[in-house]
Amino acid sequence: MSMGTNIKDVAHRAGVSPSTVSRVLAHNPRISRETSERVMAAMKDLDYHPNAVARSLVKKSSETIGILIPSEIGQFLQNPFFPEVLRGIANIAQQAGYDIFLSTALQGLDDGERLTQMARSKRVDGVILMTARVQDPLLDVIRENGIASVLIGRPAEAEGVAWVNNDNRKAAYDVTAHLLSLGHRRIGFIGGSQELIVTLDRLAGYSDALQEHHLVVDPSLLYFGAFQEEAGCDGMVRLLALADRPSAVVASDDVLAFGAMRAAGELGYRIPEDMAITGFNDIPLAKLANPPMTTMNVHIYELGQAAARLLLAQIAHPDAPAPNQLIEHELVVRRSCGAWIPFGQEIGV
Amino acid sequence: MSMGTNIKDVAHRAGVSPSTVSRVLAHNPRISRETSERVMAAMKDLDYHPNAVARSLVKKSSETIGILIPSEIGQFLQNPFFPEVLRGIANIAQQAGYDIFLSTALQGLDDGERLTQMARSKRVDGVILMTARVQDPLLDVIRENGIASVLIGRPAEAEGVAWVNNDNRKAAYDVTAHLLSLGHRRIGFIGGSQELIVTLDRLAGYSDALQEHHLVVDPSLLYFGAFQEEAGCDGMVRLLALADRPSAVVASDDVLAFGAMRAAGELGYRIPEDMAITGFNDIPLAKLANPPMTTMNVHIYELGQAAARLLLAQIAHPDAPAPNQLIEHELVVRRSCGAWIPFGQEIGV
DNA sequence: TTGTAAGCGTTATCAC
DNA sequence: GTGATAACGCTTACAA
Repeated sequence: MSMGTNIKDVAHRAGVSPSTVSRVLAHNPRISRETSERVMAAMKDLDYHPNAVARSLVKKSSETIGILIPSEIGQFLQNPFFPEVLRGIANIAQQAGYDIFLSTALQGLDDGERLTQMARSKRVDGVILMTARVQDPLLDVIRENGIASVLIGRPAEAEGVAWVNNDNRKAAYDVTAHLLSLGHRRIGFIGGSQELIVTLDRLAGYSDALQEHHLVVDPSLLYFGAFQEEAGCDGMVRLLALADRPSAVVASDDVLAFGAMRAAGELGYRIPEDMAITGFNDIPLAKLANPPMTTMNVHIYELGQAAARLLLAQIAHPDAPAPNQLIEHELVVRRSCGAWIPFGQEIGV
Repeated sequence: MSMGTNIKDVAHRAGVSPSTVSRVLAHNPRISRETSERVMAAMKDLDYHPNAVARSLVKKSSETIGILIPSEIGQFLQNPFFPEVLRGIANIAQQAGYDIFLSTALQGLDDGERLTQMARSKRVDGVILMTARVQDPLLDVIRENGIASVLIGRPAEAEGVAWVNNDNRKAAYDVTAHLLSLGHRRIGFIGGSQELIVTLDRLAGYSDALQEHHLVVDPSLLYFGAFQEEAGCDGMVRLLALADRPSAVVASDDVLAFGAMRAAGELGYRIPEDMAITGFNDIPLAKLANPPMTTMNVHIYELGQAAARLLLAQIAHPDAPAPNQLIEHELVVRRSCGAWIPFGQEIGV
């Protein structure tokens, strides 16, 4: 049983000093081939595994990327957005030899406190943040503490913080413009919380497109809720109850769009004939919905990759100016918006 | 700027010794109310945050649960199974004040090495493993090193290792029996890798049901691949090419079932009229498929919760006998199997 | 090329 | 109640 073997034991068995073992571990070139082999043999004999905690303590770095999940973890993990960003992050992390740390503990603390804890506790070298709020206090926490970090989503004022994002305004403009081009004139909007910048940006894009067609934004056509199916349902029910109901709805998330589709279906409306619906994200489900959903592919995986890359860059050069990056978007036209597309010829599938 | 504040700085400012500060941090009852307040004030003044790494070094515990994701991380994260177990794990971890660590680094190393690294490096107090293979070398690693750990899935020989699982044999029996009860007599089976115990268990259940009906298992009706949509496709294509093709297929994973459905659809077969299909897991997508998919709900979230609970128990009592737990399953009958169900009255929705 | 020794920031064991 | 002091397991000047 070799549970408690440490660098001293190895040193002793190989007949060298601990520092030599450490150097072998670090592939220090000026260790003689022979000693190196003897040390490696000793490590194997004793089934030695270096203690990463002790190492981070002295190196002041843990080779670990932290991910700050919004406080309602359960809710957040239910959105298919998450595994996909995570996949992108994991891909880059893996290449760089970094692990991933999810802060789930510390319930009750606000996100700012959780962020500080994570970074200051030295368990992670940097943090990826998953939501950008209007007037986000996290931004100050980042700046004041000089925490290496990248936001997924545009911060309200970007000064000094790194971020990756889509051009959400343009993307929402594109979706809305597509619906307008199909002849729709009364178009509803179902979005997430108005606290979130992504919601405001997409609303702005929707509004841009309407204005370009000399249409006014009718507040009764707007609905905001959580990023959950129920909110999509509720929104659609509200919109359908209007005396002058819309003929199409832009949802700012596929999950919302699904809720909306379900509500419309259950109330007896056909999609897209009676109600056209579009989503955002192009989650795997979107393609398989009935009817298949028109949605904006925002390349979540790439978003995750980019976030991880920028974070690693920040960690490597803490004093470089905070970088940022826009990820392409791409409208995927399927049937839920009423544009008939021959099977197998969908755009962007 | 208070980036490098440590316990000594706080002690100095509060006019006490580091040990006192440490005691305040630990809510040690025999610190006087007055000193305690002075120390807390100093901590606030200096914006002090304890260094978790240093703490784990001495406490030999990190209050962190490790998750060992199979080597092909990207692939694995694409299966909707993952976020759902993770959600369950995170839920329990959060309640217990534990964080979560995903080992993504160390590519190139085999899983055994990754497991040892994670546990021995002391960055986690215990590990949840995500796949149980036949003759899994990880089991020996666990036993030899006394690593607190829980397998999700039944190990081939469970001696000394904790696990949570479904009764996969019974579950597969139930699905297959349902198809038999609908009159199907030639039933195919599409499974994941035969290296995985879950595959063998489900195959056994399928086989049980056939034998109960005095049917023989025809090897040409069996197909095994990866847990990816393509494998489901390939399997279905193979089965459809048979001179004596099946009228129904049991897939051992919803993702496989989706691939199978897609292939059948593209080749011009109607589901369920020409081909009945059932899946496993009841991922969110299943309900929304076209037609909605009959599948075995294995309560993934509860699986994750149970795994986390057992792991925490192991961490707390390392010498207690390794516990295990079976999670209920529940057949969700929808349309893909051909049992007609009035809309809104599906079983188990 | 290798060894010695001083940290890294905590907690734990003694004292007082 | 509180303070020295010695770990925890590793890295890294600085010596040799």
